Amino acid sequence: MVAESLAEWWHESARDLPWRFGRATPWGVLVSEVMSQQTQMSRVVPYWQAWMERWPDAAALADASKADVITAWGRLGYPRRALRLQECARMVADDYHDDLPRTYDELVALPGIGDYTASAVMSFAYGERIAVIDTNIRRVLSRVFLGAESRGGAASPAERALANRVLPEDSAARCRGFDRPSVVWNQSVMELGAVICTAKSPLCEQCPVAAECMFLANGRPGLGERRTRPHQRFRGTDRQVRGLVLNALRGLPDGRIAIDRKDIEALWSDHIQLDKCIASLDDDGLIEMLPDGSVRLPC
DNA sequence: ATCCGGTTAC
DNA sequence: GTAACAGGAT
Repeated sequence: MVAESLAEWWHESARDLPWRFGRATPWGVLVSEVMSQQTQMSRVVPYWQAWMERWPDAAALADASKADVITAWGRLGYPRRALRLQECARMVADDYHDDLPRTYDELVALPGIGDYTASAVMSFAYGERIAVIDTNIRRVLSRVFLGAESRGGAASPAERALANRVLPEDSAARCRGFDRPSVVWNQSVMELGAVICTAKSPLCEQCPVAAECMFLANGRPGLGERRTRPHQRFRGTDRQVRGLVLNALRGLPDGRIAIDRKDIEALWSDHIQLDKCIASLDDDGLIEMLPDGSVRLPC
């Protein structure tokens, strides 16, 4: 019943994202999922389109320079994702003849691909029946079927069991991959969590499964009371400083490659923290430290 | 349990 | 100002 309501809602009002409805290759779907890790879809769309035009497949991305990859990642955030995506592309190109593997175990073994992304590719790119578990799906399933908010931290065994229990069967083999019930279920539950069943202020009056939702029936207990993740500040942290350094390097005009020590020091007054961040960026392979104290993007 | 960006929405 | 965001690696 919930599945039918959601499927109808999905076909009426799913956002027309460019990698949906069979318009992207499996590699393109994987790129969209990696870009979407902790980043809103609306911000991902233009980056994904430019990225796929420039590097249409894993082999193309594998041949790019690190500096180009980091620069093209732009302000999507968490730039280590960009390097891991290129490492992933190299493994796909070298070890799988540029053909993305089709099993969960092979996908989850790739750099930057965890449980969520591997499951999402299996479902959305290959049409396989598999429970996809992300923050949206955890919140929606917990609300609709348990009548309570999901807890922070990693997905619990109980949440995984619930996701597997309510995942529809794909009995109609005639359906095309992305029209299979399990795939529509995964996509529509996630979409509902993104646009209707949001964390802070869910739009229950617009919800297609409001009549069957235990959370709404219970009077939405503890709404917005418990975060899905531990709170992380940003201002003044290493993440902000790392971002300042990388942004300065990304913004260099053509022809200029490095930033000298004096200009680096102008980015952040606490030079102890600054040096710590430069060292960590170097460790991550996001920058290179030169003997004269200047820094540059890696080749 | 922590670290890792940057933007958006409230 | 702050929580939240299609997570992953350590």
